Amino acid sequence: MSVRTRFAPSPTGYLHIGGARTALFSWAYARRHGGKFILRVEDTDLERSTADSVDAILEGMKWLGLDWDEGPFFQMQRLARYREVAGQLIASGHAYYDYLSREELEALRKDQLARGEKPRYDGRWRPERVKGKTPPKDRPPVIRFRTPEEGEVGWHDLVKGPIAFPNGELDDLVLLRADGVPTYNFGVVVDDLDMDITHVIRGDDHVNNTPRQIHIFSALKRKLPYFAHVPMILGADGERLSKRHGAVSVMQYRDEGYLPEALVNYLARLGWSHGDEEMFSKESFVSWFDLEHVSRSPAQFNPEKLAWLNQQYLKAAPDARLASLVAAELKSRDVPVQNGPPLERVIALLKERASTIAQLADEATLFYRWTGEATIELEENVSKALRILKARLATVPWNRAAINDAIKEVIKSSGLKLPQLAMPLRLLLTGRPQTPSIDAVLELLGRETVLLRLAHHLETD
RNA sequence: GUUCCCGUCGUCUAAUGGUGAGGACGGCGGCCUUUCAAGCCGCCAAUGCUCGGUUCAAUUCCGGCCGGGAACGCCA
Repeated sequence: MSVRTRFAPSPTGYLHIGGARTALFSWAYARRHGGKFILRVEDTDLERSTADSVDAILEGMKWLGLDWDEGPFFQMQRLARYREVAGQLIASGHAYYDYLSREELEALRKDQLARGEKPRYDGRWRPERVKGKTPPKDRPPVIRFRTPEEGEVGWHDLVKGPIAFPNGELDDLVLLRADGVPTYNFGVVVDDLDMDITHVIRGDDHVNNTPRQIHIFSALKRKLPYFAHVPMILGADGERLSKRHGAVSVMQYRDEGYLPEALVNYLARLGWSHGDEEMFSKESFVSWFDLEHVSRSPAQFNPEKLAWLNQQYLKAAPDARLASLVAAELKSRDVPVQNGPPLERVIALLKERASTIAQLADEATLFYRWTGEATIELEENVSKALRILKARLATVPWNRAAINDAIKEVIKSSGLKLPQLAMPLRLLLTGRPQTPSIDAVLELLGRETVLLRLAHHLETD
């Protein structure tokens, strides 16, 4: 049987880092084995699900290049099917109608908690206990699963190894609400069955749901899929990832100037490894990916390492591609590029110096926007040397080597050391103490701009 | 509280019943240099436990302890 995996987000927000990695692993497993990757939207939480979230999640997946073969399927469009399966379970004695109201349930929990017990449904509407009891008239029942009370459930997790739970820990979970909307554990099972999912790869936080789901699979007399629970991603402080950790949304990384392949590489490497490999293509990742090398313990998200990886990818990316990304960024900042040097050449000069597109745009700005401010006082001899240089630059052939020669000559004739001239020159021309080689900057800036900016400072001395 | 999961440098991880416990990020230092980067080189740094057991040998296997996390909903 060929592999079929799925990603099943609930549309209650954007695609976050943790979900993205789960999706990535699930996707990679399918691709690795020539199987299918299915996208299913678990939108049964009517209160919190939104169409915007669906769009945001799909957008995030597309940006990361996690393409799916089937779907997106929506659970809310499959209601009839859940009802049908719930009916089967009632017929076979594995489920029953429960008429307990929410208020009564709430009270029950409170009592149990007060007595120091684990809060759970007490099974009062179980078929074996209801004889003589008549269902309340106008209260629509929910359908509950009749969980085995003895023994234990276990499975061999493809990441974590053997796991088992005592059945006594589990209570009778609601399968179908009164309005016919399935609960999570039921929807998942019906869908994984109907969609022929062979490998359920999901977050660690579902380990506790798995025994309940296994019971439903068994009651339906169906073969279990393989389960693989991947550990969670923690914030850099070791706490659960949340907004206060800065960027948790995948799209935020795009907006901050990360390349999708860098994020994918980083995520792949977080909680999974292939020997000493740190930087690898998506193709390599797919060809190497396996569940055995997925870590069993949670991993902390490390922004510095992501930044480093992004820088590596930036350095390797074609100038034209970076230019269009930087152009978009500059446009959003209202930095005009049309009258300056070609952006691609600027990028070529700068791309080793930035770890994000945003930083690249910061650096590039010096070629397109100039404030004219330079808060330095020039020594008389430096000022004089700059005037001489300015005169030379007016006539010298405009290329890096010739510019460099001109600078060297002026240094020689004025008796200055190179930094003594280069630093003020850099500051006057760009307003910044740090830039790439000054001759390269001059060349790109262009003769006209250089002379203009120099004149601005030297005339006002 | 109950159940379940987890525990190698600060972080991501490799490896192993016998090792100098390896790599990467980071940090520190050096080289290069026209500044800042980049690059190259070097250094720092770990098997949670003064616990028990198995073994000739345990960081590795078993147990205990400690620590962290998750779940316990008519949320997913």
